[in-house]
Amino acid sequence: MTPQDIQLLARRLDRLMRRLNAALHPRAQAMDKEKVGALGGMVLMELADRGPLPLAVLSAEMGRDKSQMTRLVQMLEGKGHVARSADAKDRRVSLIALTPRGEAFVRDVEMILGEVLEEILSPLGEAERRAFLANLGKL
Amino acid sequence: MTPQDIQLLARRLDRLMRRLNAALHPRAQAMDKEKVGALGGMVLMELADRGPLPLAVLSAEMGRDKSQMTRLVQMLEGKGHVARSADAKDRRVSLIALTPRGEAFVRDVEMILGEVLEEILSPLGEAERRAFLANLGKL
DNA sequence: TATTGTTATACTCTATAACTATA
DNA sequence: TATAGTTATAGAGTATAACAATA
Repeated sequence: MTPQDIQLLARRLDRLMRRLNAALHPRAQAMDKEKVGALGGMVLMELADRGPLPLAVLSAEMGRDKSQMTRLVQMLEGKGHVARSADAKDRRVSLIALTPRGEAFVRDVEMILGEVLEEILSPLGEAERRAFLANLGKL
Repeated sequence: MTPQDIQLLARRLDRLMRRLNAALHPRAQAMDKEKVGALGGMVLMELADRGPLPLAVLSAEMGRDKSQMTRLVQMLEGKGHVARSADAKDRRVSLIALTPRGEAFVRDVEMILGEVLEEILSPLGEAERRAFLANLGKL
């Protein structure tokens, strides 16, 4: 890895993330209506994937502080995408689950994110995409 | 691309960027001393690579608003990494150039960023790294 | 009129620390 | 004592709009 490679890698990663953000913002009418943000969308997808989870698990999985997760969940709850229920075994934890409205919304999110990723990944062939995703998984 | 693939890709990209940030912050004593931030480091590398540039070019290349670039350059100027000179041909533009101090610092930045990327990329073999960088370049 | 760069302002994302209620 | 979650607050990073100087 030469200094040029290093700079290239940093720049390309930065650009990719900014392209993703830029593509999601204006395009995602359905997401913008709801204004859940990128992290909000990821939390909803995580819940769709794994079922009800405690807040501490969510914050660990997403790599964000639990205080941030508290506010995020409150926001999602306020918009009706998520509901909480007490955990019978440990009364400190409240389980966070998708509502039917949240389930419908998360399908929109996945569809829109899918279109945007499809567009961004379009320069790569099928094999290259798989290799890219696999390499990303190892990192 | 199934919904699972989409979610995976989003999550993995998010994690990679957060790992990069997390690895840079505490580790980079030399960078932390100067507190130029990630974007500041990238601007210095860009200047090291391409020589003096107008602010408008910098803001376009880095994909950030020019008002943000104004403040960033003022900060770098205050720390002595960068100096401005008037453009003889167009008196509206002021060219931004590395100072000798900035040149020395940018080598530190590249070294530290190199170590961090080396560590993060360590799960990939040489061929995989090249493929990853190449695929990133196509996006 | 259009463009370079500046200032002022506000909004989002994030981390830290102090707190509560349970365990 | 330790853990789950909350609140308050502060700091980055970013975008928008209004502006001055030059083209």
